[in-house]
Amino acid sequence: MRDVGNRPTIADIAKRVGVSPGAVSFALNGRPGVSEQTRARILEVAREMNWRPHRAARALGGAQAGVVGLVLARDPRTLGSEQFYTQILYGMQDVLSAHSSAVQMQLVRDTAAEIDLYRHWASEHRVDGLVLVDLQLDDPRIAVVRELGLPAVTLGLPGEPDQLPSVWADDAEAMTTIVDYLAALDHRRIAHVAGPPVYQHTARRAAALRAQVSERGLHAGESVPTDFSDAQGAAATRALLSRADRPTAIVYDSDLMAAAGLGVALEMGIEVPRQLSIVSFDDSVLTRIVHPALTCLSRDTHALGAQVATTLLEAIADASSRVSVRTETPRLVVRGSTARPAG
Amino acid sequence: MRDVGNRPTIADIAKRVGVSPGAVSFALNGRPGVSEQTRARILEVAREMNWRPHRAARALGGAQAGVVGLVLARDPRTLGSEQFYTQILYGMQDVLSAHSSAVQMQLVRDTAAEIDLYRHWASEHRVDGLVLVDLQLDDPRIAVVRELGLPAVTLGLPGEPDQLPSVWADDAEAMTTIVDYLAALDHRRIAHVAGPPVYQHTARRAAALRAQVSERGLHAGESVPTDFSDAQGAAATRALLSRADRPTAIVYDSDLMAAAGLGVALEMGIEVPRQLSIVSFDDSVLTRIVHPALTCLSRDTHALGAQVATTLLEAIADASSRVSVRTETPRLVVRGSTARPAG
DNA sequence: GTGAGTAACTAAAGCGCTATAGTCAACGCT
DNA sequence: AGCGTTGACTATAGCGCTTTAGTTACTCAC
Repeated sequence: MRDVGNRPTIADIAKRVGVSPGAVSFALNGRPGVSEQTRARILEVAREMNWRPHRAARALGGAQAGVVGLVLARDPRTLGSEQFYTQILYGMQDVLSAHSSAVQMQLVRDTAAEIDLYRHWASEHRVDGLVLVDLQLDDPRIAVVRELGLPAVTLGLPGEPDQLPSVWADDAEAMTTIVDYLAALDHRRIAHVAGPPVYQHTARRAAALRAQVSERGLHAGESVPTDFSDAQGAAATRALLSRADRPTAIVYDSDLMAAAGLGVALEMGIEVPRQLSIVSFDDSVLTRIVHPALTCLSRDTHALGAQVATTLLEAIADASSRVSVRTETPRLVVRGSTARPAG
Repeated sequence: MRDVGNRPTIADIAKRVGVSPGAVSFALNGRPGVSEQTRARILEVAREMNWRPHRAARALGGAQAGVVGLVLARDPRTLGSEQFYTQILYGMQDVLSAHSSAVQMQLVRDTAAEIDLYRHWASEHRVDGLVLVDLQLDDPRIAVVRELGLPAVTLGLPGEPDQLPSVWADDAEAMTTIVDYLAALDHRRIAHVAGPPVYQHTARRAAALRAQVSERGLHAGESVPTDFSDAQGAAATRALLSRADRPTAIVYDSDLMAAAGLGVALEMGIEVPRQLSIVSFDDSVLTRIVHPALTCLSRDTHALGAQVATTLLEAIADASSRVSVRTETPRLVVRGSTARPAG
């Protein structure tokens, strides 16, 4: 086997330095119990021998696995723009690697599979903590995570406050930002192509839109649910644009659907932005690549990931932590897809 | 600590059944040394107590970590559509989870960081094997992986044959398929917006294009290198289309660049497909979402990932394995972006 | 100059599991 | 009857590390 390449153990270092393995352990972990002189000598030898801790051995002693889990529940056929999570991952890694930890990302088919995976991970001690994304109304994962005693943070605000530590941006305020802008351009009929209604953020955005519409006396504020796929995004757009009093502006819950919607407008001969304004809730290359480029909400996703990691590390260190970190509300980046409506 | 939630160990089962821990281990691992009757009893109790192996404990005994690594070296700013790797990941997982293994995916900035990570993983016994992607000419990772004694498979053919087990598709043939089709449509000036020239697949495609062009007596066959970003894809397209004898067809190494190229054509008032045909080497939502939808090479990425996982598992089981699995050549999916050139 | 206190260690147990070397009874064979 | 076998176990060591409970040698106070 390849394991014959016997890597150095703590005992090897001990022998070489002439102390006991315990002393080496103390030295390497910055614990008291060895003189500064011996510590220095041990560290030197360890570096020289290129020693690295054996994670499994540490984990066995009850220590941490050095891995946090991030599960994405997606229908494999509707793999949308994973850009967002790629960035989140990147941001998390940057923080975690400084704590010699890593992210274990896994894709599963649905929430049931996600929950199975959590149980599995917990029973095998594979992860030290979890990041829960795509929060749902009455999310079943929260109870499971609590039952398993796994530290976790949610990306997005859970339904009830104080359920779990969370990192979130204000969806309602974000929607308000968009409506503010569209209303200022004199749009009166604004529609919303939303994600699946089970998601907290979708529900919050739809509610915010309704509130804004009634507050400002606008004409429409309907949210059309979809499964986030480009196909349903297109279909919803087609339906909205086929109406007699069709909206002059559509807000999309994802960049992918916004791009698909743009395609539909093109196909129906409706000019963007002259006859229809389009706003996307997500930013990515996609919004920049289509023509006209899409006005969208943009946020520093990398920083968001880093924040999530930081919060998770705290939750791991202090199981009773229940902090709720509010991040900056995404800001509106205006591009070519929005304008004052014609006529 | 949360670990107080004492999960059952093999010793607990032993006590309950009234045998020694060793016997339980035999029973659970399907090893001889226990009667069928006792084995059945042990398995029953294990299920009842919801026992799961503690991975760290197993790994400590020299067993496998149950994780394979996949590192993507990317400049965080030019994170393209990672759809391809998302699908690969999915395909791998489906195979690996049947062997109670998982993929550890990590994003790093460059190849140097990637190599560091491999050394780190190896020294910590974190992974059982690696998947090497985006193969380069004279790839430095191959020597490192060999030195570390880590089983690995390459996704894409390495420079020298028999360096490592690999799973690959024939890039030259794929390019030939495209040129065949374009030539049949009477395109004479075909250009190629390529990736960075260090990549094996880019080099192979460029070479195949040159070969085809000279063989068929076409007029151009230039490959313009880029960094895979939409910006450079757009710039390359702009340069090509600004020439007096501009190409009538452009082949792009990625869907992202193809979409960006389409945008440039639009911006320059060059009609697609009447005045310019566009072909992408990659398929994804992106190619379907733009207008016109892009003609592209398509392959079953999920199956590809599964194949990679299978090959890797073999390589882990048999370190001397050097199989080279050729997968089907991507097939051409014709959409609206290609046509007979005008005039 | 004796006892308490402390710094700097060592010894040893233990984390959960696997693996190897016994042990012991039942069996078959000459 | 005595021998070697076999099957079904048990006992034990060990994987690499952490951690607790010692054990020294020293220092300091009175």
